[in-house]
Amino acid sequence: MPHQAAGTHALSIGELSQRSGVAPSALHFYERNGLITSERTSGNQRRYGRDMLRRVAFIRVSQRVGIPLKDIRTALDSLPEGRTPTKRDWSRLSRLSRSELDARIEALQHLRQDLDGCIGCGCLSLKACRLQNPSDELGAGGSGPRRWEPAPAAGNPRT
Amino acid sequence: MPHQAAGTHALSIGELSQRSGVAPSALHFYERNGLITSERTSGNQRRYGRDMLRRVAFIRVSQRVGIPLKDIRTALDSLPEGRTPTKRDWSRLSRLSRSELDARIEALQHLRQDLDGCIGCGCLSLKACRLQNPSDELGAGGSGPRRWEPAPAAGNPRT
DNA sequence: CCTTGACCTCAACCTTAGTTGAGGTTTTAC
DNA sequence: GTAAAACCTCAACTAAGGTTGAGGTCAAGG
Repeated sequence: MPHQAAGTHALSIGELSQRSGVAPSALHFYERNGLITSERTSGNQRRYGRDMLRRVAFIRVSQRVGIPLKDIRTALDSLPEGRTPTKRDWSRLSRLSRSELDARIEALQHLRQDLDGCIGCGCLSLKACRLQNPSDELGAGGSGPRRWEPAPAAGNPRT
Repeated sequence: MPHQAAGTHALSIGELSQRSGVAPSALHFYERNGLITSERTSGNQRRYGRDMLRRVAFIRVSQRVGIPLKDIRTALDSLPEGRTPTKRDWSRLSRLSRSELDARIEALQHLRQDLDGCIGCGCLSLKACRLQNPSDELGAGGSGPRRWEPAPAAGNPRT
């Protein structure tokens, strides 16, 4: 590692990996999927601008909230291309992310209320239990089954 | 469908599917994985006891909270085998599920606080931002990357 | 009886979010 | 100047949570 003024040079993938805590293979993956970008050295090695640290941080945080990568990508695509994003850019993005978070918390709280009801009535039965046919959405929620809640469009259910 | 006293006969897979809102293929899957069980008719068709409705309901609710199926299975394994579970059995299970839920809500609230801090300071940077090195756990949480937080054991990281 | 819809099994496929390994090149350090 | 560590690409694999389809059987109504 070239010892420099520390804080100015572009990052190799190993450095970005160490500082972000994300495995190099995952960074490759993010790059393949357009979540991060890099320049290349004359020898074809990746060099990341320091703003990528923030980008990866944002990805991490968003994932923690349960947002799928393609949605995170969409969000990141709203950052300016060409110039390094400013504080304002990031702040806007974070605010968006925060409302996702708010929505998820609210959804979970609803869910808990419903569960309380179920325990209260001792049921957890299908009829009369809102948990079974929830009106609220858990948003982009988690890794559950693909089509539990949406009950397709109209017409013939479950062909 | 044989019209009976409605509420007494065992359920075919189609009936269970309709009443629970879970696709037959998913019910097969749950059965293969020991989450639900069935008897068979002389002609090898599945017949589900009515308590399976409740079981499937429990699975659905738990998944909505983000618990992976194998953990749900473990929870269900604590139900009595042989006899139909009583209200008390279910109530206990629901209470367990509720504390999972509480934990997740709390974790998300922490996360939101941190994000507020980040917006406040305009950073979302790596150093000094707890979101990057969170001390709280999201539990069984979501579909994120496999090994972000745990930073394996000791010794050589990322071999 | 016989047709039609519901059901059976088994194998293959899908998506998300990566990891692992082979085979080869670049950088860095001594 | 050379050896080791880091990096490159590409393909194949993993895991969860299912879906889809082929090929065949069961059951209920007319």
